[in-house]
Amino acid sequence: MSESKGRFGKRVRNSGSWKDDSDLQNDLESVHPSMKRANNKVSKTTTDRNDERKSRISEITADEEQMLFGNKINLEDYENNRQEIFHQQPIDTSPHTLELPKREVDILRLEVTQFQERVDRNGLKSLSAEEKSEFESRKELLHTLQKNNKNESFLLPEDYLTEEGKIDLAKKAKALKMDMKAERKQRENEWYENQVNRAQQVNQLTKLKKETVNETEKQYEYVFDQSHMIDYVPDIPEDEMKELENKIELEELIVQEEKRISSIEETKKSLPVFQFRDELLRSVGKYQVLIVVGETGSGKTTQLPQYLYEAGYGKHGKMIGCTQPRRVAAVSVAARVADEVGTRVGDKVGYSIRFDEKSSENTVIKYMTDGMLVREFLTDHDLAKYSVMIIDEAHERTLQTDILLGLFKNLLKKRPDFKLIISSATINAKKFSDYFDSAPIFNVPGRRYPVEIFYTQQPEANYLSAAIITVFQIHMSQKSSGDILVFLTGQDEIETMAENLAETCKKLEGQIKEMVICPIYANLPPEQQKRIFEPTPKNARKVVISTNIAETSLTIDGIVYVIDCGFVKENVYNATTGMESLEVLPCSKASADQRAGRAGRVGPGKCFRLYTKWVYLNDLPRNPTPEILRTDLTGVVLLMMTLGITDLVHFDFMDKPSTKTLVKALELLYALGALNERGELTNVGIKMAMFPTKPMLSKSLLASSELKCCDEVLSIVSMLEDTGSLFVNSKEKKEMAKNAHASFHSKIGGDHLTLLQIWDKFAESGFSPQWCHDNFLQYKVLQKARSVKKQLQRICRRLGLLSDGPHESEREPNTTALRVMKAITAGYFSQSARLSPRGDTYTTLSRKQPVLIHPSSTLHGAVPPVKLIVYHELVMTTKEFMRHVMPVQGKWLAEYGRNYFDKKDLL
DNA sequence: GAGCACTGC
Repeated sequence: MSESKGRFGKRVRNSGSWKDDSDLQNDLESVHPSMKRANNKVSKTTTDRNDERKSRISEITADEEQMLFGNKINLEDYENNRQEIFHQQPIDTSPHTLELPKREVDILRLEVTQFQERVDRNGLKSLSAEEKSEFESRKELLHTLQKNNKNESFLLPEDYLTEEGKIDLAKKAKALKMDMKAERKQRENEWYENQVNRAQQVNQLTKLKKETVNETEKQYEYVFDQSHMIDYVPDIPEDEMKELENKIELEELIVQEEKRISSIEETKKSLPVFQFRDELLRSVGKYQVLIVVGETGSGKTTQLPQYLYEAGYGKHGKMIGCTQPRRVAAVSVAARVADEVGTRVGDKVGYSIRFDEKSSENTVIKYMTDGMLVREFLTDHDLAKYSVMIIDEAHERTLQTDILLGLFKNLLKKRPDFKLIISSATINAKKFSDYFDSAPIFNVPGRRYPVEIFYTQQPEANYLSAAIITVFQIHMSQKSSGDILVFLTGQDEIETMAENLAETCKKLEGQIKEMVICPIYANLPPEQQKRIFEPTPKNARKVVISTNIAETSLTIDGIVYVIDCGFVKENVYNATTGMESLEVLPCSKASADQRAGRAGRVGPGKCFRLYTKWVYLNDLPRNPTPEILRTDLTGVVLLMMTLGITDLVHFDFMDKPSTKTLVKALELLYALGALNERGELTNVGIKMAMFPTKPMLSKSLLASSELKCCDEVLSIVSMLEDTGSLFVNSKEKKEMAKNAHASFHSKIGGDHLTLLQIWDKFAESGFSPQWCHDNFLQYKVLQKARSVKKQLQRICRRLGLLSDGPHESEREPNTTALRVMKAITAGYFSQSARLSPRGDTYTTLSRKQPVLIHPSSTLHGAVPPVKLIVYHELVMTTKEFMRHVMPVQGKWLAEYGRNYFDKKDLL
């Protein structure tokens, strides 16, 4: 027999072995004939009390009245006692002398409770005047008692009722806890006293019997003699006390959790998508591809994967995937769903985004960015891990979504068991359906408040001033307190408008209500971005002036009015010239509707469009141009080649990119050595595809390994990924910022070595945000570069490009700069330009195009001017500019660009 | 001597 942890086991030793409770029962009966009854009593006083305790805990929710009032008083007793106690013996209720026996307090308490119940049921009016005053006085008396005697804990209705008379569960739980603690303490005290008394008796008896009774065998026998029966009170040792306490706390948590779950269940059921659950699952079972049209607020993003999981799509080690175009969306939706499912993120529900993955073997529902899924295709061509994939927000038509759609169209033939669900807004559902061979469209209504739309009567010549006037019109004419969201195209406009509004407000001070002006755009430092989420003060109106960051990426609460200028800034890529330009273009109808929708999130809203209805109907394009039609596709082509898709010109894209763009991509890949003469992928190409960077940058990284300057090039490449907003240009401290930036300049190596300098100093500072601030650099951007570098480093190491040995450049420090520049040239030879004979402009080598060095470059205005340069990008703003330039030697271009240039070009 | 829509790997 093993050692038992039961109380009796420790106490009663028999036949040299420890007993558990059930054995003990038999033993007891055999010890003494009188034990049978006593034994029962022992049993009752221990186990039953335990049970009682347990049931008390679990009854917290089930039988509240019983629990709260310990209502064991007989009503007749009550009446009799009442006569006796209250009428025959008037009591002194002054606070200092007041002391009542427990029973009387119980009666009082019951009385108050019954009054309260009557009031709860029928209202205060149901009591007669006499009863009312009695009720009041009893209540007061009880209060006084409670105040006087803190050891006695009473639960008054006030302890758990809200002002409206409903039960406040949080309050009640707290009150209950107090009550139980007090009771436990009391029981403990009683037990202690009892034990002391018994112990004294036992001692005396022991003395008496010791002489005659065999000590070892029968030491405890007398204990079971009826006359000396011990009234057992549950012994609560330290650890068990803790356990009990934990248990009570746990129970409280469970109560809260149950509340939470029931509220989750209610919310889930109230979502529009819920009533379509079964029908949706039937359709998914029946068709391989399903287009789900669900407006915002339908709940499809959170519910659909759960429905699929409940229907068994997560079985047999397969996962349910759901892609999102944005990182924050993937993370926040995963958190939400994990909460609903009742697991922590990373367990059953996980997510996967760049630099951050939370998933495990248990993960069955996985949210991810669409770009992440594209990369996943590289390691798992058949996506064997997934049984179903949901492409959410497909109508946004991001580059990655479009690639995925193409890849899935191929995959569906290979895997008939695989299910694909495309979730889109109404506007282009048909297009998705057509693309997937007339896949059925499933409509789920959304839940949004109506938004009233207003157009201008005539076209507005200047939408900026029109927007300002409209803001004041709303502010002064609309009585309700909703906030205003203004959509403009860029930082410049936003700042201008913010200043203008602030000035006008100042002039009108005292005549109008306060206005809180919040500009918002992606490049705004995060701490300033947070301002838009601060609640609007009373009697003020918030005016958020935003780019289209607020169209999809950010949701601001409290917006009731939207002002839409009708334009967007869009990056336009010209495949022929390789030139990018940021242009202000009319936004699409889809965008305009999306913007208007932002007014209807909290209640009915209004949208003021600064253009005519005619323009909306006739001039605005239906949808924005899909990204795939307006970007460089070199990286996409390389990726798809790696996936075995060789005939890209005939690949079934939803919107086919121009042949010109594809051919240009193929040519460059050939020149970079990623493809051979027959257009087949080379080893270099395979390695390049491993990097999540533009192929030109990947090529530079490969070259840097041979040139023993991998670390330096890694830094530069990581920073080139996102250079647009590295420098902070503060208006007030323009000179200081300029000087700070100038301290990093490198005339020899151009902008690339400047970036390297910045990186090295940033690293030296210990990646300090303060250092960034002091040097007018965006911490956010450098921080991201740091993550990128870490990721690229890992890949380099995996490919054996980066040795862990001593710093490569330490061996030959003098030539480091040159080797770095050479490595960059290995990727960028195709983007080179030569100084024109007159010495004031440059001409691109590939297309003989006139271009200029961007004024932000360190090489701008260099004396003497650099003869031969490569550039990172070509941008068309006021003129054709090369941004991020670096001097090169002709022989480098000849070496790396031998498949690109005619020999005579280089002479 | 100019200027930076927004995402994502």
